[in-house]
Formats: sequence, structure tokens, C-alpha cells
Amino acid sequence: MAGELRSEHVGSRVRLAGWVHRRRDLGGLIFIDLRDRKGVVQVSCDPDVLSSEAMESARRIGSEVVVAIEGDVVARPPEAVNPDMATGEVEVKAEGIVQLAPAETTPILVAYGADEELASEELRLRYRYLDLRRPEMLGNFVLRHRVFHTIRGALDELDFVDVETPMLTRPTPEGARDYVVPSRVSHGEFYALPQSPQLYKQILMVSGFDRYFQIARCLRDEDLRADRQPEFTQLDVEMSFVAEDDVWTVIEIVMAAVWKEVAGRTVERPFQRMSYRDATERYGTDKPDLRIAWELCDLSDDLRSSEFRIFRGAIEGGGRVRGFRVPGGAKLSRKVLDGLDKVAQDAGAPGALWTKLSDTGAQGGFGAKLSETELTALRGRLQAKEGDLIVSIAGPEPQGNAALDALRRHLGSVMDAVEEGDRFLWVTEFPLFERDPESGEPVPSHHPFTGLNLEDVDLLEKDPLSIRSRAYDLVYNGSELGSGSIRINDPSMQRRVLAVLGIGPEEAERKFGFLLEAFKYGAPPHGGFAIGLDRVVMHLAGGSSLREVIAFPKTTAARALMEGAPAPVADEELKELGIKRIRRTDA
RNA sequence: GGGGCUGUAGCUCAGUUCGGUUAGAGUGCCGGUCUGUCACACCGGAGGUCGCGGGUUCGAGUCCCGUCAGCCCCGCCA
Repeated sequence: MAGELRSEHVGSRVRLAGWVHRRRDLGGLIFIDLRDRKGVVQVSCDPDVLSSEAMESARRIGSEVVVAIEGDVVARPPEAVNPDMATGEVEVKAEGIVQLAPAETTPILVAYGADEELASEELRLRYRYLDLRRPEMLGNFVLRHRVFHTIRGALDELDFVDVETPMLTRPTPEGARDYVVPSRVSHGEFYALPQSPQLYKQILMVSGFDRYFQIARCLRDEDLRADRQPEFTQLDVEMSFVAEDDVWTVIEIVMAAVWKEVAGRTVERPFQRMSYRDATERYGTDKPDLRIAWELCDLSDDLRSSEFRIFRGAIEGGGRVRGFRVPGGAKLSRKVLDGLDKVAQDAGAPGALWTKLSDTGAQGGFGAKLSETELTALRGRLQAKEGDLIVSIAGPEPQGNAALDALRRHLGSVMDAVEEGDRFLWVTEFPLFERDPESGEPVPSHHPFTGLNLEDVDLLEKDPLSIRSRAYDLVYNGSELGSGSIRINDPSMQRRVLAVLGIGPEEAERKFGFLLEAFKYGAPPHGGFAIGLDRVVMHLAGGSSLREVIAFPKTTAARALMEGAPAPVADEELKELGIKRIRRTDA
């Protein structure tokens, strides 16, 4: 193909078909850059070879016209070799050019120059087929293909079986909002598109499938983000007769294979592991970016009786003072330091407290408010020295965590302290429940079938919020790639957990009766994992938006701009579905 | 549901601070010159509901109100 021609092909005759990437008309000579899936090659149109009619048509041919070209591959004259081009040592001397399809002037460019800005994302989505012609975009999807291919190969090698589960499923009241599909046959009843194959894969374990996987489409009707699409692809895995380590090992093998195969990078196995408690204590988040080395420290003991009202007040109010050391951070400008308040505030804290360490003590910020003893204690605890910056947050816990995490990442990037590398991390022992901020009642932090740490079973009814689960997340460079758990396979334990969640036998029966019923007939111990593959591909492609690695993504309003979805349907069609349109009740 | 940014030529943007002549640039497009270019170069030309609606004003791309769209974030995402 055009993009594959190299000097070894010189002398061979080729017939190429593709798109006119660019054309350079020098008057006598015309050069056409011909693009196909493998890349671009230069075609030369020489009046000594081509008829004057053929030269005339080559002169008129526009960008993105589809053409077939026949000719010999020749070496370029030495002075005309283009080292920036994979095919730059050769060109095709055209002897015949046929237009296979015309092309109007495109609304957005395909062939961008090095410094040219891409068209707006809105237009790129509207004319997605043109945007996807760009070699960078095509490259993302070739990479995506290789990721999927590698995963399938690795799991096949590990004796997993790929099983498909339904797209039309039972609506679930738990979790994310369902995309709902009306039933034509049963008016008033609805299917839901799957949020994940969770219940099906557990049922497959009851069926004895033992090692299941699926690359599954999942749909959730929630608001979008750069890293969140309503429709996404997940690697779904479930295994029987396993504990955490068995699941982790499988995922580690798969991820290492992907990174090796697709990026040519070796990642160390086993991945680092850290409990949820450790992660939040040391980094202020359940998805720490370990490329930033700095860790948080509790400074409360050193400041308990401080004259500085903010510190003492926070501690007396039941909160804590925590902080971290930014090596060399004393050189940061006043502007950057003043900006820390906003970073902390955006994360829900009243503000950020900081001081610079110099040879004479602490300068600026809270440094002046502390006694000599307190400063010395802080320096010792943080192992901080002259030239460092100390940043801290005083106050109650959840806000403090979020702010410390935000400050750590913000300053990590400002100080250029984010190391290169692939830092995978298992975060383990998530709490089984968290408190619903509105009702105050416990709600599952993962899902209601998550197994619990056997040491904590006795606390189930007494202190549910303190129970550690057998759920785990996989974190890559500060980004959550996926999560999983060892599940509950004992029907009576499942009933106890549901009871704590305020779901009685009747409600449980109505919501997931089929799962509970299946568990009556011999459910093996099992557990699994799910990985967001769009995010994996995004990271490997070096991007920051899923839209770069999903062929036809939705906008932030969940609309498809190219085909125009969603769209109204005819009243007649609605009638057949037993659905009546109601007027919007806008005020 | 809330907050922020953006919307001007096919495309990318300037012009909006502080209302005032005929709204500019680059690129693409069209025409011309050019036999080693590679974002070819050079010369010329066409191309605008200033997102949409309303208001203030002698006068609105510019000010005010509303609305639509795209993007980023919070909420939400078991």
C-alpha cells in the first residue's frame, strides 16, 4: 500500500488507490501525496511520462478526491529525499491516474500543517468521517484494536471463555440511571440497557463457567465528562474458587501484556498494593498518582496547643492538620502560592496554609504564627529543610482529603515533580458501605453483592460503616481504570447485607430475585474485575479525552452530532409501543 | 440541577476593554505564473444572517436580557 513503500520496493510496479492528501503544482511537474490506511506516498506527475490530457486532469484534481494510480516505484533524487516522511526515499512515477470518486471541498481539513490548529471539536464530530481520516485518529483506533486483540489472546491463554450477555436487560433501581427501552409486546414494561454485565457474570459462575470474560458495552444515563461517555467498553472478568490474589494476578498479566505489546513497555508485576485507609491517609485520595513521591503527614500532635487559632481551632473542633513537604518549593512565586487557596477552595476546604523554609526559619504564610518549637517539630516530622515549602490543610476530614489531594497534584505539576513511568496500584479493602449524604443511611460503596472482610463480620449490624470490603480498584498514574471484588456467595450473608441496606426480603426478591434464587442452588465462591478499556486506550494514546479513542462519541449533552441522535420518533411508532408524549412542563 | 469558558469568512483566529467610516489576518477555495516540490513559492480574486431572538441607543460584532450549541468542572456516575 501507499504508506508502506520503501527503498527496497524501487523498481517494482504498483497500482495504488487512496485519497489525495495534498497536491503541489510546480507548473511543469505536479506532486500528489496519496494517502491510504498505511500512510502517505508522493506521486510525481511528469509531462515526459503522462499525456497532456493526463497532466491537465492531475492539475485539476482536488484534495480528498479518491484516485487510483499506476506506475513504477523509483528512488527520489538524493537532494529530493524527505527524511520526515516514512516513504520519503521513494516516489511513484505515475503512468496512469484514474479518479474513482469525486470530492467536494471538505468543511474541515484532513491534511493539517505542523502548526495548524485542528477544527473545533464540534465540527470534528459533525464530520467525524473526515476527522477519522487524519492519520493520528486512525492510529488511535489501530492501537485500540491491538489492545483488544492482546487482551483476548492473553485471556484465551489463561483458559478464559468469552461469553456474551444481553443488551436488553432488567431495569435496576440501584446504581446509575438506566437507559430504558420500551417493550412493544408488553406495553408499560421496559428493558434497560446494561450498566454492566455484573449480575449475568455472577450467574455464569453459578452455571460453572469458572473463568469468564467479555469485552462488553456498558451504558449509563449520567452526565458526561472528558473521561466519561454514556456508552463505554469494559473488560469484564469473573472467576470461581478464587481470592483477591488470583483475580489480581490475571489482571496484572493482561495489563502487562497490553503495555508490552502495544507500547513496548515492561511493567513490573506484581503491582503495588495499598489499603484504602493507607491511600487516603498518605495521599488524601483512593486513586493516588504515585508518580508524585510526596506523602501526607499528620501534623496535629505538633500543633495541638499552637497560638495560631486556625490550627488549634481545627484540632479542637475534631479535625486534623495535615500537610506535606514540597522539596525546593520555597522558590515558588507569590502568585503561585496565592493560587493555592483557590485550588483548596475548589476542593471544598476554606483555604490552603503554607510557609517557606529559609536559613533563618519560616517565611511567609503561617510561618510567622508558629513558635520556634512548633516549627522545629514540623521540620522534623516532614524532614523538611531550607528551600522547601510546607503546605497544609486544617479542618475536618473529607474536605481535607480532597484539598490535600488537589494541592499535591497541582504542586506536583507546577514543580514538574511528576516522574515518568507507569505506576499501577491496587487499592484494597474499600469500606463496604458509605453514608448516604442525604439520608445518612449506609449505601454500598461498590455494589450490594460485594464480599466483606471476614474479620469484620461481627460489626455488620453494629457498625456497618466501619466494615472493610473485599473490593479493590486498579489505579494507573492517578486514574481509576477499574474495580472489582470478591462477591458474596452465601445467601444468608447476602440477606444480612441487604437488610443493613434497608432492603427487606420482599424488596430484594423484586429487585434481584433471580440472582438470589440462583444462589440457592450451589453458588461457588467467586470474584472478578472490570476495566474501562476506553480509558486504557486513552492513556496509551497519550490523550486526555475519551472522544479521541471512541470512533463515534457523544457530546457533553450526550448528543451524536454526525447522525443526529437522539431524535424524535413518529407518534405512530410511539403508539405501537404504548407510549404517549407529554408536553414539557416548562415554567 | 449548578458554576465557568467559547461562538466573527469553508477552517483557525484578531477586533468586544471605552458603541461610531467600507469588520481584518492566516489558511482553504477560484484564476494566473512556475520542471524537484513536500504546509511548494509568487501574483490576483471571490467569500461575512458577527450563533439565534429581543431590548437600550441617532448608531450595536461591541452594552443589557433571554435562548441555543460546543468544551471544562461540581453534583451525579452501586
